[in-house]
Amino acid sequence: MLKCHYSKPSAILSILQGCNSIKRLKRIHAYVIVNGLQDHPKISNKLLNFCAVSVAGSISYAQLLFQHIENPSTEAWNSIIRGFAQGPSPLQALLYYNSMVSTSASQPDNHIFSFVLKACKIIKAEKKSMEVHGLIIRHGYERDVIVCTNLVRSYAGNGLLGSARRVFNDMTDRDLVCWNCMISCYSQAGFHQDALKLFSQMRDEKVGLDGFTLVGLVASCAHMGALNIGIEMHKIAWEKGFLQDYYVGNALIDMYAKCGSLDDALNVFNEMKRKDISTWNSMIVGFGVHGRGDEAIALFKQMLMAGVQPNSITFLGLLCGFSHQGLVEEGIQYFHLMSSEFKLKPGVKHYGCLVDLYGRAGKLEKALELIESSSYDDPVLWRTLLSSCKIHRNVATGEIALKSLVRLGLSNAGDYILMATIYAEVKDIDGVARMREKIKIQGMKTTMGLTWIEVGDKVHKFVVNDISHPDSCEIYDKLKQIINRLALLGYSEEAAIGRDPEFDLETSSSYHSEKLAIAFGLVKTPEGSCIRIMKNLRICRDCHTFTKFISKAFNREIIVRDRVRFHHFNNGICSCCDYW
DNA sequence: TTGTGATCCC
Repeated sequence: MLKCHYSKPSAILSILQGCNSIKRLKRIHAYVIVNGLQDHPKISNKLLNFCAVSVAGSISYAQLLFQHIENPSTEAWNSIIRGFAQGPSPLQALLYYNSMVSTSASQPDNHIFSFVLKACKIIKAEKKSMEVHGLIIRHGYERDVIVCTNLVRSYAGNGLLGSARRVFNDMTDRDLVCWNCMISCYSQAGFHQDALKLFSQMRDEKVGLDGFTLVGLVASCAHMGALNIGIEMHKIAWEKGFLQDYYVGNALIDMYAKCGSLDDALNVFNEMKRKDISTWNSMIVGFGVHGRGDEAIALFKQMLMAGVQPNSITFLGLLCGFSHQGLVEEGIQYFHLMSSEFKLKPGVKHYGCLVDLYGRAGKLEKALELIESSSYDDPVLWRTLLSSCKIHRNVATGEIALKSLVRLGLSNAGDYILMATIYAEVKDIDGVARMREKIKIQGMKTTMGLTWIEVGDKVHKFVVNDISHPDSCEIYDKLKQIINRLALLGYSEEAAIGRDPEFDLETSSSYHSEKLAIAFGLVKTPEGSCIRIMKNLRICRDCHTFTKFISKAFNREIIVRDRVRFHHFNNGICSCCDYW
């Protein structure tokens, strides 16, 4: 039992200060009650705060304490709302906030608004964010930079980038954190151009920058395939001394890998004095998506030697590399190693890689078996199988995969297009017609194929048959000239039906976006230099053949990043060895 | 006691 002199409030408070476990706290609480001090404001707040907020606390005990507070002060509301906002049930934070606003005499303060907004972001409570915004204004906190930064994040996290930006614009004194926050919101939402634009505004306004700024921007460069801008960022990071920051280094490795420049990724990797698990993962995943599974293994072994434990992402990188390189045996081995040796449970993504591995290698029954034996009835697994059926022209298994997607109610236009292509490959015209019909009847939208190319510091976007580019005339002239030249070397365009995934239901003849981008690249970049393009879908077979011919006829290295992997075209050959 | 960052199957 605690000694009697603890009955003084100040003594109890100082004991509470040093409390580090819920068990001890409960003993103190009992003592507080025995001495009739449970309503002492400072003591009850301290007890509540520890339970709600501390890692050693207990949110359910905090709830219990809170129930016994007669007129909770702002501090008390603060603790309970904060506790739930950062815990496993943020919805509770909103419920407490509601009852505070509607029943309590205590007023919410800047801290409470921050916690509530955090909860709104996590549980995607878009309407609530707006409502809270109203109350923030009414309580006069619309000039509080931290509250507003939370508001920006909360709006952006709910997909309301426009609202987030308006809040940002209306802020009177913006600090570096809030600029960083706006940039990372854009980056995470996929608004990469906006992130870059904001950065140039940041420079104009001489705000300065730090590692956080760079991470958001470099991630955007990675997603856009904007190598030149990424190199700029690398330079800045070097000049300002941010290269030793894990996050910056890892983002750079990822950026170089995603921009097709694996050597540069490796340079950053090697120069990082301290590497964490993500540093290794970024590099292993980089090798993986480039189809260099053997190098991924080598790095994995080095990682183990360095005493770093792999995690599930490490294995995704490895398995991804194996499937692109066709290393079936290794894939199976590492898939098992994952759980047997490293106690990691394979997730649906790992199954996805393995289905892909079997599927590409033509072992379609194995792939099917694997899906059926796994506990995942996941659309992505069936879609992966369907893609493999396309490669190997397997109608029967393809139909099983498509049926599963329909059964799950998750089939999309892309799936029918894939199946239509399989029918087309085996000259089943009725099958093709049935698939077209399904898409039409159900009014499904096809995903528009897009290709991006970076020239200088600008990223240009193309769609199929694009005529919106200011240099369109020049591009089409060049394309016709290219096609004539390639024809002499034996290239002929494949039939329209084989040209998924930009397969167009309306027009029979079309110029795929990658052809336009490559033609543009040939016009705008110096002779002999490398052309890098990026697609949102898989490259189709015709364009793949076309690009091989170009690389030879025009003596250009062409690097294509498609939705899932890289193709390095050189002298008429592709690094994927036509295995994709 | 309140705000910002990287790697992830098709």
